[in-house]
Amino acid sequence: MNDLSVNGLSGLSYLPGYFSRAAQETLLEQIRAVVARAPFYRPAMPRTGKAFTVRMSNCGPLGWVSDVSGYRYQPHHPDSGNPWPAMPALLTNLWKDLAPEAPDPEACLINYYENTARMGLHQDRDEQTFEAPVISVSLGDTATFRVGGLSRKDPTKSFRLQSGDVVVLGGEARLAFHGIDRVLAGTSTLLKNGGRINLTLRRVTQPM
DNA sequence: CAGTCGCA
DNA sequence: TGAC
Repeated sequence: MNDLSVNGLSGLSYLPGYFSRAAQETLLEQIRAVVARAPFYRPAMPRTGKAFTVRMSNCGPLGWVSDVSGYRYQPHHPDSGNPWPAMPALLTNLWKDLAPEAPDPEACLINYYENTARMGLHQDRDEQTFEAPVISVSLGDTATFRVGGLSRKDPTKSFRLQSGDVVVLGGEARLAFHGIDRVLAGTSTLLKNGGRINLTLRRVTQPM
């Protein structure tokens, strides 16, 4: 595991190759089962209604959603109203491994990037607590990931994330600005139709 | 009225 | 839109 140095923030870790190819295949199968019950939808920006290029789903008790009225966590799919499927054990195990002190994860956002999809610089700040880290898993095509500081204007650095890599935004880096510049088409054989899936695990509510 | 997980 |  490496600590990435960006703007002097501690708590930003990069774990290349955390998941073996066999584990990636198992995880992908479990994610496919989730998405069969909670299909990808395309979120919209608050106020403007501008569509994201990324499509999203969730698993776990809460899911992150965005529409014209804002960002929020909610326990049901925005289209079907069904509760989000349970989080696969591989993901709760990952959380226990990398954040053993943190309360259980409540949300796993599933982002599907087709080749032209991007995600602008942003902070993950819709949670009620920032004590637990955000843990992110990359599957499929390699992407260029950009990380900055606690202010949007801070300088940024970019890194390539490959299938099976894990990134942890914790401690001082929990609220670091980050985003995906682009997906490098044809860099992985994991997803038959190409593209990239990113899984983001989060604690949302303050534990009792 | 600042600021935008967007866009120019 | 939400915070002021």
